[in-house]
Amino acid sequence: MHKVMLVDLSPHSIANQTHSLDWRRLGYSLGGFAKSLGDAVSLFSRERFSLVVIHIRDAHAEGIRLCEFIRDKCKRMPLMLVGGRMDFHSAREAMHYGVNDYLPAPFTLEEMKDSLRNMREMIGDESDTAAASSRGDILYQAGAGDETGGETAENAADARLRDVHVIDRVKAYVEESLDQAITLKEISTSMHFNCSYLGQKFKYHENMTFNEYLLQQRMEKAKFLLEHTGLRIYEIANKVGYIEIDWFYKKFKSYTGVSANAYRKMHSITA
DNA sequence: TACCGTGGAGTGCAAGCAAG
DNA sequence: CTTGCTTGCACTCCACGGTA
Repeated sequence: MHKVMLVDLSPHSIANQTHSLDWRRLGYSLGGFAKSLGDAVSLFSRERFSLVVIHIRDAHAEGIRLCEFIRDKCKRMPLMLVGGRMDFHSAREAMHYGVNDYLPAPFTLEEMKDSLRNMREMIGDESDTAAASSRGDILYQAGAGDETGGETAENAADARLRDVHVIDRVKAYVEESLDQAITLKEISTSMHFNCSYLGQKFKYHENMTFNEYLLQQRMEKAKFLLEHTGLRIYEIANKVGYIEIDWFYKKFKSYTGVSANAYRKMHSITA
């Protein structure tokens, strides 16, 4: 039985929906409930959970902050967001913090059950979770690494913070210029870094190369535009920085497995 | 809309340098 | 010895043109 932490950041409670759910039948037990960001942080720090479900109706920013906190404390904790109507920026932030599933409003009880079943499959059985925890895949950072000593640890933390700041600036640049041709060289020049060095830093902190990140951002925006707008495919290609529609088709298919047109037919909500 | 070949541009990686 | 950064080059990416 997987222990769930349920966080309801919305003033419009989802208590009715969650009480209608047969958690046990879905393989879960409700292990904790929090009504605010502070409560959630405190609860998460005290106890261990297999899944965190966050209801964010009118609280996108708090929801994202909670995701950030949880991801910082526990790299592989399964996260599920429900409710709200995320814009592209929020969706991207959610992706950044490794949110595993997002169920936008309005959603039915059946859809929530499906998502919970999918999450359970992703989590695996309890022994897997326990093994991951004991291997250190689930990393609680509070108090960890103290054995290296105060000053060294502080310097390392400072360096990491500095790096994170640099990486954030790179990401902000990408976000602002997604509709233009972006090169790491251009960014590194503007930030007074060697481009290879910046590429290394980026890969170290993000576990993906700059190009992979750029492609991911472009493709996710393209998917969003295909789903939510009636823009022509060449217009979407331009909006995500592709001058050549041909190349956009190629990259989109390799990223999603289907052509842009087929993707729109499968997912469009404007159709 | 999709696939292929080509060549220049851009990137990642390993090695190395300098400073502490 | 470690850390922060740079350099050089092999390799990948991507624009472009052609074709179906």
